[in-house]
Amino acid sequence: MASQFGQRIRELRTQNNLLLRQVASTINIDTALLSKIERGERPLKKEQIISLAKLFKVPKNELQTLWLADQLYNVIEGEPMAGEALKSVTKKLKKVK
Amino acid sequence: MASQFGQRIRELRTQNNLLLRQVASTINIDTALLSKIERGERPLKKEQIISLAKLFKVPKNELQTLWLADQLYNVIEGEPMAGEALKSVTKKLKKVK
DNA sequence: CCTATATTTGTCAATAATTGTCAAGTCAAT
DNA sequence: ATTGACTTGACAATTATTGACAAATATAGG
Repeated sequence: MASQFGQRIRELRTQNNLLLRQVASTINIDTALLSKIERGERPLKKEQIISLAKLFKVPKNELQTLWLADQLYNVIEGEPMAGEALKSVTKKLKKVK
Repeated sequence: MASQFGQRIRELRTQNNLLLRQVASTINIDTALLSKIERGERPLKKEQIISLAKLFKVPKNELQTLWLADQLYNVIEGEPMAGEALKSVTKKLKKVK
C-alpha cells in the first residue's frame, strides 16, 4: 500500500515530540491503528485529515493531497495502462474544471 | 459513478447488433447487471475485460485503459486537491517506471 | 391499441471487505 | 528484569459489494 501520507504524519508527529498514544487519542483511535496508518498498512479516514492538520498546524490541503495521492496510487499500482489512464483522467479533469 | 468504460461497451455492443442478453451470457452475468455496467451504475470485474475485448475484437489495452480511468475518476471525483494529487502520482509513476 | 421483446429499476440476501480493538510481541533504555 | 513505545496478528462487528430476481418501463411491429 502507498503511504506518502503515513510517512508525513509520522514525520510531523516525531518532529512535535508526540507519542502514538497522544496523536491517536486526539482522533479517537487505538494506537495500534495509528501505527498501521503511519506505516501505510491501513488508510486513514478522510474526515480525520482535518483534525491532524489542526493538530500539527499544517495546511490541510497538504495532507489532503498526500492522502488522495495514496488512494490513486493504490488504484494504478501494478496496472500496465496506468500512464494512459492517468493522462486521460487529467485531461478530463481540466475539462470539468 | 464514472463510465467511459460502460459507454464504450454499449457502443461496441450496438455496433455489433448484439443484445444485452447476448453479451451478458458470454461473460456469465445477468442482463440487468450488464445494463447497469453500461450505464456506469456498477463496475465490471477486471477479469471480464479480456472476454469483452475478445468478443468485440478490440485491443484489450483500450478497454483496460478506460476501465482504469473510471476507477481513478471515482477516487478524485469532487476532491479539491485532485489536480495536485494526479500530478504527484504521475510523477511518481515515471520514477518507478 | 396489443403484444412481444429489450432494457431498466428496485430490492434483497449472501458474500466479501473494512473497521477498530485487544492481547501478545519486539525492541531499546535503564 | 522492568518500563515504555511501538508493532503485529487475530478477531468480531460493522459496512460495502455482489449478483439474482421480479417488477416496471421502454421500444417496435402488427
